[in-house]
Amino acid sequence: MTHINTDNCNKSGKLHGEGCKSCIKEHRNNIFSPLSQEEIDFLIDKKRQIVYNVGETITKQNTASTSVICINEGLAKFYVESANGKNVIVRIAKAGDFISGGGLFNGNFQHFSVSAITKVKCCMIDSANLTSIFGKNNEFAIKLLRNHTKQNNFLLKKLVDHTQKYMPGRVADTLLYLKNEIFNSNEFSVPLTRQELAEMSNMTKESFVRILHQFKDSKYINTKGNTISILDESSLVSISENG
Amino acid sequence: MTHINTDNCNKSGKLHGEGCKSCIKEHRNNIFSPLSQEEIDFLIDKKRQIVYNVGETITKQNTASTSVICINEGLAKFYVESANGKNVIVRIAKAGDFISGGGLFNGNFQHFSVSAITKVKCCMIDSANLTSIFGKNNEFAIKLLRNHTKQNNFLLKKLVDHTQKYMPGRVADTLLYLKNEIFNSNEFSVPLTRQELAEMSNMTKESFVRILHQFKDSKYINTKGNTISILDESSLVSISENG
DNA sequence: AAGCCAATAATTGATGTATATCAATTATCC
DNA sequence: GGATAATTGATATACATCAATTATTGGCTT
Repeated sequence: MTHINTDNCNKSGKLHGEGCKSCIKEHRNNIFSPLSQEEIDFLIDKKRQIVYNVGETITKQNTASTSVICINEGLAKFYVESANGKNVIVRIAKAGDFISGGGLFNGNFQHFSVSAITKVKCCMIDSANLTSIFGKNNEFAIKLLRNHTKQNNFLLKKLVDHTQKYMPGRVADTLLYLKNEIFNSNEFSVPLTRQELAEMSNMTKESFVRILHQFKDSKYINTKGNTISILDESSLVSISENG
Repeated sequence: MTHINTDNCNKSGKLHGEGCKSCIKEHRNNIFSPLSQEEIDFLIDKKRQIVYNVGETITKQNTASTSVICINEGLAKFYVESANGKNVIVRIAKAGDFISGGGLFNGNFQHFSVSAITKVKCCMIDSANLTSIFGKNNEFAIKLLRNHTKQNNFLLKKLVDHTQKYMPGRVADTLLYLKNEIFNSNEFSVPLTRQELAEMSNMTKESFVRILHQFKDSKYINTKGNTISILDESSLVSISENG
């Protein structure tokens, strides 16, 4: 199922007619921006670009891993599988995103799973190679730390939001997150089931559907299948903030 | 209220008859262990040791900060203040702990507050000085990253625990955390109010008291004022795991 | 390519329950 | 001895669970 593009990416890869070098350089906010060409070549030499189809697992919780993932194209869900079988989707990873946490930094195993919700192209980079660059380029180490700190603050906020807000506030948060962080558009088609949207919002699918219906009745949003349109963002923001 | 020990710590400080150098070197798991003597001296030169009394705020959410905190002695609560006035205590910081997140890595402001629950002695180290060492010592950068990753995984687990477990499971978690991570003893006197213990467990103080009472009735624990004794750890572990 | 079927997803309603809130009393501390 | 914290009880409610129906999707056949 998993296609491994074994082309070494120094030359143009098969996919998209562009090599992996560009995948590393092109994304805005890119964590690799402080790297020199040599350093990029060093990482690129050791890496593979992999294609995952919808539903495939990219990283599995509780398995060992020494790689970090750089998403090149597509969307993936970053989630935690809990003992009782109820998943918590923490965030959606998109092109340019960098997923670390396991591998070298952590010592042993992944504390989360990642799976493709659209076709995903991503690079796996060995964390030992990443850290070997720190000595030559401390801007890069700072970028990585900043990335981790950002993720930390994100989790801190999510912890509070999920434990303190009522359901409408959490649904509003999920909708605004999708609009502002993932699709950058007032209308978007979500490649997620209601169950998954509920797992992002910390509630049952039935509750999610009910709140969504209320929002539709109130003309805050419109929905048609998996397409959601944000009609009144300021009301959603207010619901999100109120609680 | 806040006493600033302005002795530069190259020489023996007034407190405890030991200098701050030792504060950096003595703690196990120490993030500073990869540093050479010169590098330690460099950080120490620029740092102050500060004493906080019970209740004092060490770091305030939403204020700017470019320092990281290294706890030298005492206990502090690391918490988030939410919009509706309900705090979430994320963890207890103890001697040897390192609190970053704001400052340089983050760009602008603190996403959490830290305050002393016992008398606390701590060092404030400018994050720019920390990061300037990365180029010379990449083991140190890796240690810092590992620290952040650990915190990340901790938050991920807490997010799941607080959203999926019932109250008894969360109270068991809090008790086991205090026993195993903070006091390393079956009997301990907690410098926290029931309100604060409830804020660690994501529930109201009334609910916390009720569950504690149930645990006492079941002979899992004993309580006398602020002193808690763990009598049957395996039962608590089972309650924690069951949910 | 059109059409049908089975499986899965989405929706809506009725009911149960974990937990918060409100209120009152008792204990503890400076 | 007055303020604050802890405890206990009675009540309210947000949300989950259970159950049934309707819609949608993907695969197979012709």
